[in-house]
Amino acid sequence: MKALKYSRQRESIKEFLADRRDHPTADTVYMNIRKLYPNISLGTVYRNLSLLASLGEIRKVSCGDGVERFDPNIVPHYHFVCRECGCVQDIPMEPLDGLETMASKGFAGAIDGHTALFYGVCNACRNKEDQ
Amino acid sequence: MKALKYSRQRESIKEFLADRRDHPTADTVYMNIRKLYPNISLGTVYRNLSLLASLGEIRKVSCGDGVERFDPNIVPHYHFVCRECGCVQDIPMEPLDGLETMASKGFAGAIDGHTALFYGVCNACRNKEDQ
DNA sequence: ATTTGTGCAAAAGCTTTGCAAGGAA
DNA sequence: TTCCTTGCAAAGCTTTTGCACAAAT
Repeated sequence: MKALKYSRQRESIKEFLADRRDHPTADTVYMNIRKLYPNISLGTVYRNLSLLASLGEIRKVSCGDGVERFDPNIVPHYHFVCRECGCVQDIPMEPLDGLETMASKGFAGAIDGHTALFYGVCNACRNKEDQ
Repeated sequence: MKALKYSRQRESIKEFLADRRDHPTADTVYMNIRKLYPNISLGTVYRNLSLLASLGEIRKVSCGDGVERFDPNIVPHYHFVCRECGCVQDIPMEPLDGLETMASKGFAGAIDGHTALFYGVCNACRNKEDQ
């Protein structure tokens, strides 16, 4: 395997992501990093996000809207997706232990992980509707 | 709203999907329907799959591989995704009742649905490795 | 000096859409 | 006739990639 060299672009992507709880898309990352490094390219953002994800430093999250999101929290957890605004939030709940064993019953294959997505309308959207 | 008119293309898409347990992609549907209607276009396939999904006759399934899949089974259920070949299978397990209530605890928003994806290696792939 | 990372632009996938022609009601 | 659906092609979006140059070791 190849050695990893320092890059301030990668570093700033990591730092930017670390503070975010909203699971930004590659484009959001790009738009924000550009404030600091106006010449950074979208390709570089994608390359680094992929790299960081494969290193296990961040996590790629698919929420079914055709765009990948990135999460600095690598501890297993569930997500909520708002049907109206599409925002993604963490669910304050421990992942169910033993769910994989349960799912394995009568299933032809070896299960070793799971994710869950919850759907609904976020509070911000509900407040808007009330008015 | 607009009235729905019969189309043999849509009908054949529905029939094709009805027999499948493997959650085909739009392209797979297209390739297969073409055997019957060689002039059908990919756009028509996409339009009808979207329409059928919005009518609730089929279900769009996102499995995190950047491609949408389509499922004739509209009853809520969980899916398994093979890490090696990417195949998608149904999990023989009832969706957990009360999971949404559990997830709602301490969460800012109204939850009214959920999906779950299980990961692992399917039997077909495991058998290949053994040899 | 060597090897990795970047910026730019082009290309690649998947999906959607505009439009004129065809088909159902 | 009226309105829906189709085929075709173009466009849209997100993501990946080739390449020459820049930066790190």
